[in-house]
Amino acid sequence: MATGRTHRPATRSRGIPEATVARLPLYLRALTALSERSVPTVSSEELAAAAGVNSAKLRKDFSYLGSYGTRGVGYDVEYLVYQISRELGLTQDWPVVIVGIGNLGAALANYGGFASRGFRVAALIDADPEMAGKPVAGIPVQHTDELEKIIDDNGVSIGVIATPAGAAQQVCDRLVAAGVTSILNFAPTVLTVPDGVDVRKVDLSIELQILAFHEQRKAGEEAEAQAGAAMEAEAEAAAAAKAAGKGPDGDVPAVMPA
Amino acid sequence: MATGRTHRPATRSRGIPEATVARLPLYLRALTALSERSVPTVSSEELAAAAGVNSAKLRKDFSYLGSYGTRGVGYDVEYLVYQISRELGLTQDWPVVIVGIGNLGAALANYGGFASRGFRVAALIDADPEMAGKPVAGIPVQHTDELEKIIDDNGVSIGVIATPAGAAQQVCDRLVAAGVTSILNFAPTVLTVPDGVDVRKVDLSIELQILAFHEQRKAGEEAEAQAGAAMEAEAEAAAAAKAAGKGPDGDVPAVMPA
DNA sequence: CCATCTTTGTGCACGCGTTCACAAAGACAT
DNA sequence: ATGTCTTTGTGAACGCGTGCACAAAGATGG
Repeated sequence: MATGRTHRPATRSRGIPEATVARLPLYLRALTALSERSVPTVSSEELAAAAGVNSAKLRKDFSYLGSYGTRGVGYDVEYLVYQISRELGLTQDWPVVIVGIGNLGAALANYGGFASRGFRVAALIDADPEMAGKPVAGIPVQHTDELEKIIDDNGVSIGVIATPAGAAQQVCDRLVAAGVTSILNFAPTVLTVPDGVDVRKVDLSIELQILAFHEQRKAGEEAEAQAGAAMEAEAEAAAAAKAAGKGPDGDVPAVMPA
Repeated sequence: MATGRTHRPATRSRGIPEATVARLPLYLRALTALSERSVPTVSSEELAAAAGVNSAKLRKDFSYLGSYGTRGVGYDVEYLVYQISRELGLTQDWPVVIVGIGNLGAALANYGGFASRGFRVAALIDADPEMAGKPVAGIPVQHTDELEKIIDDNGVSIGVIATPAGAAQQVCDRLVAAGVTSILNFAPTVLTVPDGVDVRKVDLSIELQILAFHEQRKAGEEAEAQAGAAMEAEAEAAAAAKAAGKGPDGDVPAVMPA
């Protein structure tokens, strides 16, 4: 039983590394843009620049899909768009349900990127009876009671959770029990799911905290450089503790707000 | 000039691996929950379960911060909350601006997780003059013209981009020019930023496509198993192409919708 | 004070992902 | 047909992250 695993580390799915799979959508987006501008072919160097990766990595990524390029010329844009779409499973339609139609859920329902690339919002689901029937993004919201029936009737295998943290695990359990095997989780909680179910999480708060870490480090380095490189690691730590209004070290700090 | 780099691969920030930094917010969340329940100490095993990771990894992660545990007992919850908060730079207040107050921007502004952990929404910015002055989440929206002044007056170093893709790079450039050095990008575009600026991206569409890949693979494996394990990789690919309504192989497919 | 038991902290090995560098392949001009 | 030039595809080396397994550390009970 995997607990909140973001990706499968064990078996490399059909030989395509997970890291490569994660980049394919990026390539696809860049290629689609080229296709719209009717660009016939593109070199690995150009496409890599457009996708924000390095060209060796891109070529290796494509090599896992097969040999779709022509040496001396590059890659056929249309053909590659199709190959990647097929590999990602976007040549078929994926019905998706969104559970939790608050601010975020509504934003997701309105997001254009959904419908445009193989995904179709099959239903919006919310626990609030007041919401039932109200249209959001042109789709009437349905009550949580209908969840199992909706999943079953529409053959939904992908669910999006945009509920408050407290409700997420329960919703997740019901989705899984009803047959959903892939979940995109926006709630700030670790979801526990049975084996065979994939969970990916999107967590605003975590991303911000990671940025804050780097931001602090940048500020620290700058201060260190200004102070004339005399500040040792110990001194820095002490200064930080002091700045936070604490004693020399080792005493219990004020509790962080929830 | 880094192009849309998500994290710095080169220098390991002050010895703490990037992978560890990305997990610290997870630990912090679990610890905060324990703190609220007034749990005094926790073992690596328990905390790891709560955070959805394995205990050896957690212990190794904490070892980068220092030796904060007590053998035979575990970790002091309050103390650890403080140490991680300090390491992540959450003991200080980070003013944040959100640019692009559409559905998503509004949802972000309303998101409680912002204010609660060291982040403060300093301003909401939108290009639409109609929006100016309207309060969203209790904060009046300001026009893009004010961007530079807002950044400067509030000492903002973290910016959130929730604009349409077309406007993202331009907004990014202005943010960076005004002094922002960390950007959280929700727009489906690769952002190009100068060295020293961190960019993290959150991309719904990409996450869904990754799930679709695994979903397709699961479906394929299932079909393979049912068919009696006689289906080879080649046969599988051919079947997929056929299901998509294509000829035997190698001919140019229909173009995907934008 | 000593023995036992729990739990941390970490050395080590392994595997994945990235990058380099180059040979093979094909287009294109002459 | 042949040579040149561009660009792909990949073998090999390296570094990071993960997980195992165990010794060291300290609490707890007698």
